Amino acid sequence: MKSDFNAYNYLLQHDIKPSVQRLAIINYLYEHRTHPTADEIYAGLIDQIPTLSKTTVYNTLNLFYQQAAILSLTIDDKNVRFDIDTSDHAHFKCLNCGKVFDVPAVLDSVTAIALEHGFIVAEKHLYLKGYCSSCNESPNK
Amino acid sequence: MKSDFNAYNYLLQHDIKPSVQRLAIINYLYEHRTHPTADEIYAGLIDQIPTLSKTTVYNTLNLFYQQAAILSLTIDDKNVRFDIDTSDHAHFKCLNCGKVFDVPAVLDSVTAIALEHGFIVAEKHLYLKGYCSSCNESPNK
DNA sequence: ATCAAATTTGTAATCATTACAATTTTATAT
DNA sequence: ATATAAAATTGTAATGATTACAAATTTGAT
Repeated sequence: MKSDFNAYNYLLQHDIKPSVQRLAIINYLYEHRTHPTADEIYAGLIDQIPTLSKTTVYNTLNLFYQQAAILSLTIDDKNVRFDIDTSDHAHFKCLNCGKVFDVPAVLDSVTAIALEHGFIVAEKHLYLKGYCSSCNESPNK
Repeated sequence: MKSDFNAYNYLLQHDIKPSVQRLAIINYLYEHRTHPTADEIYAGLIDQIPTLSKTTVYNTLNLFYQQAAILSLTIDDKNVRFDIDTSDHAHFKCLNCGKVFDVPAVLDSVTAIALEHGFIVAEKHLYLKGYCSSCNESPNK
């Protein structure tokens, strides 16, 4: 079963010129919905593209973000994480295992409030932190 | 007109032993609702406490955060920002001037959704990004 | 095939934050 | 008060994510 995701067209739709590196990175994000860091993406692709530079990963992710092809998450105070899903949803980070999960959420009301205050909203980030069901059942500390 | 904020009691209420440095830092946060960074707090207090160390500022802010006396904001991907207001509210960061504003918000419904997914929620952060009314009226670029 | 522009790469720099050991201050027991 | 232990503060060095930058490579257009 092959992926129905057309990385090439996805990049073109966001005015990004495709390249081997860019296609690999966007595909990685499509296949790994774990909200990976730049370093994790680099580690996941270095075998496939042995010449890959970490700078390219950072440059490319910044480009994707500027073109609104991906989200940039600051739920972690150490690293920025990335998400190919740009639809309206929230994120939950487990303080025990560190995993970041998706949580369905509608944030229209908050945008409306911001508008009432004269703010023009370009991005909305809802970050929840606590303990996921696995860690809650068998706490590791 | 003097402040009605009792920094001493505020620290005691959060099981924090008061000290000159801790009182100065919590007072700074009470008086500066700009969501300052550790570095900004240090710069704001070094004249008043010439022996102050930046490490102490970081240690103290981490202590305050652990004791739930302040919020730790990751709306900025460069620095962590701090907020003495621990009540339920959102934050808006202007992508032009960089200022971080408070926005009233109620996030109970999202907490409920997270609970349905088996998550135990300890913290909620709603970050909006865009352009504030000042920057919107006279764009700087 | 040639030249210019865009992309990628590797290395070094930046900068926020933390680690750690030494010093100073505070609290407690005698 | 004084000695002593514990806690807090300090300064310096280390860490680690990200960016700056210049060189090398690739791509695209003539």
